[in-house]
Amino acid sequence: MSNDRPAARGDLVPSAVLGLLGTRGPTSRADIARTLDISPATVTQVTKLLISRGLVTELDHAPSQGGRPARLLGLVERQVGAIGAKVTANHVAIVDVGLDGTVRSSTSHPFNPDAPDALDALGHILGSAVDDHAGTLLGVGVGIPGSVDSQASGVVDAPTLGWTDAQVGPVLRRALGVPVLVENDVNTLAVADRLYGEGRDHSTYLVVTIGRGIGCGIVVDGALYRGAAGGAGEIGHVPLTLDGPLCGCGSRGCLEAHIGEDALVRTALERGVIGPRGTVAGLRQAAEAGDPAAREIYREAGERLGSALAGVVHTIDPEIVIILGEGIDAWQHWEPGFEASFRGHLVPSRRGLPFVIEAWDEFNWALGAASLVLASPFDSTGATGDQGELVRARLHTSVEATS
Amino acid sequence: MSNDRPAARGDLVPSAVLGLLGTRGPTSRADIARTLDISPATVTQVTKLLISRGLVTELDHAPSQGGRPARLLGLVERQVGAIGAKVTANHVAIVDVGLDGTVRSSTSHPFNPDAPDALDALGHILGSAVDDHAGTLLGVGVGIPGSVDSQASGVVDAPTLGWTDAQVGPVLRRALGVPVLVENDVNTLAVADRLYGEGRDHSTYLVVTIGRGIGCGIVVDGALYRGAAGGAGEIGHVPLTLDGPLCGCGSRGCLEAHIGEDALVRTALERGVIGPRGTVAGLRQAAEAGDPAAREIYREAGERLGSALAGVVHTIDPEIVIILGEGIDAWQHWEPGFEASFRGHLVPSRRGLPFVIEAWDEFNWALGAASLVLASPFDSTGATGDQGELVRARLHTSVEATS
DNA sequence: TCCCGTTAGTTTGCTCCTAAATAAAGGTGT
DNA sequence: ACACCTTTATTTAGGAGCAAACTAACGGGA
Repeated sequence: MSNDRPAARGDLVPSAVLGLLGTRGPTSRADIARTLDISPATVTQVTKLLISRGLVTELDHAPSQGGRPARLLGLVERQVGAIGAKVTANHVAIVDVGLDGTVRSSTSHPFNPDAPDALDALGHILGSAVDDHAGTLLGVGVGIPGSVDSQASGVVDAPTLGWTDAQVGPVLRRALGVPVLVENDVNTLAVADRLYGEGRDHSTYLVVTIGRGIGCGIVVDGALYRGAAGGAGEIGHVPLTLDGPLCGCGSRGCLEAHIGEDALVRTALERGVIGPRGTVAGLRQAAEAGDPAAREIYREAGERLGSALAGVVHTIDPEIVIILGEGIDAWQHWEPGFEASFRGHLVPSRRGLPFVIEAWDEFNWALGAASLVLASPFDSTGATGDQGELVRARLHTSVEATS
Repeated sequence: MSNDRPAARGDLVPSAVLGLLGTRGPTSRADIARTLDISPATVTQVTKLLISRGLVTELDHAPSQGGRPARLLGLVERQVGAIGAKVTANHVAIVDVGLDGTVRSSTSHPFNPDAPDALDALGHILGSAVDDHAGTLLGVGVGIPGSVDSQASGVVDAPTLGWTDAQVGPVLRRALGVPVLVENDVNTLAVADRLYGEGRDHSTYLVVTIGRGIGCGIVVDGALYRGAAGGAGEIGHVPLTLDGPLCGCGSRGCLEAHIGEDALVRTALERGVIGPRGTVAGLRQAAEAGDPAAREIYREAGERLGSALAGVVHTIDPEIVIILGEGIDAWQHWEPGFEASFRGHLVPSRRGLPFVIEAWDEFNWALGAASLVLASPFDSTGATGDQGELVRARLHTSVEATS
């Protein structure tokens, strides 16, 4: 039980203002007040402080909106950024991004999570990225395909990597000496969408990924929803059938066991669409070439996804559903099955629920992880814990030194 | 987008303290601070104010816990309470409860929601309950089997009552002249559980009802989760099968269409367990008497419920699941199918998730509705809106007059 | 032209709550 | 007995943000 009061925030408002200017570009005081939902008086005070500290400057006047024209405020240009990494079963993708989310560099590194010293190896890979970073580094975000106890602690259970109770956060913090935030990979995408995607215009939404697994990030009132133990949104293991195919989790009939990549490949093999060494790429090519059996596999998968997502929508009641992931490039084949099933299984009042398909490439995962760090100034829920505090502190002091 | 700041709170803390003392009984200052997550200093100040106003008194010392013994604080006894009502398709159940949740009276009234003046009739029924109330009435809570736009506004869509866009809140407020909070009936149970049930010890949980329909209330971090449009937790319409029985909502294969009361009765009829005019009570008697076909119907229903709840658990990640409702008296027949299916469809790390079955009688629904009002002093999320403010104001001033 | 409505930003005086230091009142080990 | 710990409660000083009232700067209509 905890009747959450506002709780001790350090100087969250200044950080949020800096973060906003960093991600949205020049903004007027009035706009800041509206966007962050704080009073104009507070904005005046905070910006006065930030200007006196040399972090922020007044820019041009914006054209009048019918009244006094706004004076835009902008961040004093500095080299401030974050590093994001996505860990997979065979490699680590890393991006270096600026405050506004622009990717400055992206690299990919082979990685073996089964090795006994896997975490140290990960520390080395990230260490060189940290060394390569020019300017002030706010922190490192790490996306993991598994469940994470909390972003700030960073202890991980990831069956697909073979990790149980892996001390990702502690080890990396010791190795890197900068704030490290660890989160489930799908959740990082949800956070990224809030900063740069559809989430800017919606406060309660689902981010659904299709690919090897099926995942779901849940954002409620602008904040990531993690559940009691950080395991919310595990929709890959929602049961679709009482006795279906065996899933990697040990249960039967999980969504993932029906429409995950492995399941699609298995079905395609059974139906002779691809050969014994065929892959999901082969299945997609067959569908692209017009093979009806291949298309039927995707249609069925879309149908199943639609029905499962309808269930999730009934549970969560979001404003919008965002679908992306490495499997998205075959979406045109999913869609015929999906839309009818999704809408058909929704109650009438929610049948018009919008969903959007977002473009995708490998490094979206890593960018998502980086946005964990970039979003931490907005963190009003305390999800980022002490590491978030550290990021805020670095955002502040980064420029005091050089002023 | 709204990066929710604490936002304008009236004097929320004094109200929360009063509410806490009302629902939990005598409590020490230190305990109040811990429970409400506010600083001891604030508690000292607030209690000083409340004592000077004659609302609160110091009571005995509690036995020492190894340090200075706590001095308990208690509410000055007054006649303060709330009225709760549950609206069904053929009657309205009403209870009158005290601050501590004790039921002072309970009545049941015939009601026809299809009548053109149904809302006025409801106003009259509740009006006499309000008139009968002795002492200060904090407000009226109304539980409705349908979706409610917001507690404070109280506009209702309730298919089972035949109501669309029904102005329940506005009409009742005009008729009664006291604060009126309207909420989905299952959600009221979730709120009640937070005050008086399992929810005192858990901050994130599901309250699942079985009966005519299947419902789910979601409490996250101690606050009711309503979703973007107040429709969260509609698990009755989670699709179980792609092409199953037709549901009242127009879709096929909904959970409710499989295991709602009507579905159980239909299945029992099909299998010859009950006659053409048989009811769910008849089915239960048959199961009680040992009829294997009747027991199989319940077992299958339990199996389906278990698999659907496993899906919801994977989505929400609660600490505990609470099951109750008018169908609960047959639970012993659900259980064999339920537990195996529920646990069997959970991922290993969550397989030990606790669930509890709570006892049930008709007036639990109405008590739940009343606790909407009693819980509003705790409302830090603003879910109760202006009506919650009014309740708080009444809680304060109720005693100023008599002091 | 001059006044009004509108939007932007600032100043002032608060309220609420907190952290930190301190006091109060009991235990416990030697 | 004494020192020391723990838990409870209060005091003090002050931070953070707000509402309300103000100034500032523009457009437009009569």
